[in-house]
Amino acid sequence: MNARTRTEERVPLLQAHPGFDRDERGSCPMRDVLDRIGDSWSLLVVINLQERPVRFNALKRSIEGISQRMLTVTLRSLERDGLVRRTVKPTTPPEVEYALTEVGQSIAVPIGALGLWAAQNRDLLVRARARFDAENA
Amino acid sequence: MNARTRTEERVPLLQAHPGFDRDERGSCPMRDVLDRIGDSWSLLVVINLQERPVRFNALKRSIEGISQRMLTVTLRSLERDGLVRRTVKPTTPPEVEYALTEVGQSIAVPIGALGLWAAQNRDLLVRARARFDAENA
DNA sequence: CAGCATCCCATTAGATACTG
DNA sequence: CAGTATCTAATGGGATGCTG
Repeated sequence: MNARTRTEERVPLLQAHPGFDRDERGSCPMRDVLDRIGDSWSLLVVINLQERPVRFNALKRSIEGISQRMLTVTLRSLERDGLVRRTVKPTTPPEVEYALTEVGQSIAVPIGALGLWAAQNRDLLVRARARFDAENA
Repeated sequence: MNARTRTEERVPLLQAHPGFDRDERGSCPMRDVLDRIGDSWSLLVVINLQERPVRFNALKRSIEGISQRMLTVTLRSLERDGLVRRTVKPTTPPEVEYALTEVGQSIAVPIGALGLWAAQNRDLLVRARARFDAENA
């Protein structure tokens, strides 16, 4: 989301890995996709939508620490990329529901795998970090 | 990497998902790990180290667009978390090799899955984005 | 409820110059 | 080669106030 600026004039790429090579159009898919979902909140939003559609404020509550602004921005970005669908029921007060699209569901799989890894290995990282900081005192 | 500030005083969490819940220590593993490897460059660095150890400048060349500074910072952060090991051969000129640790290799798996998804679905995102922009003209 | 608009400061990261 | 140090432009993102 942030790297748009860079990306436009930098021709980013990543080489020598099957699937990560510079492609026909001359840019790296990984870099390209990372620019979209590689920010602080996108992954968490996707995970929170994985099981069922969620309304705006419910989503905001389940992702503690996210501001209204960032949730709006993130959702808009995901919608733009076709990962999330926004549905408005014209009631009063309005009821807006966000759901993963088909594509959104499919990216939720690898993201979920990463999340699982996070849950299982966090302690390792915490300890490694503590040791590193101790050694470099 | 950036969200350290937030994390310290925000008690971030994510609820109602197996593996992503607030844990015993009261914070969300996903958020926690994302703060470490969720930046623009970490994932790309990990992928580039997946197959073999790589030296500093070689790494810099394979990740087009990364600045020397950001490569240094990213590598230091990964090393701190125990995902990357730095080996210096005291020759002249110095020869510094970066390699994934055991833990680094293990995170490379889900990251690779995400990368593969990126490679396979980028076109979809590009088209979705174009359509969205067209509709909101 | 579900946003949008604005202000504004902290952080990020590129550019540049220097070193063992 | 493999960095470090410094400066600065740009960005991200919180806070706040307003709306249909």
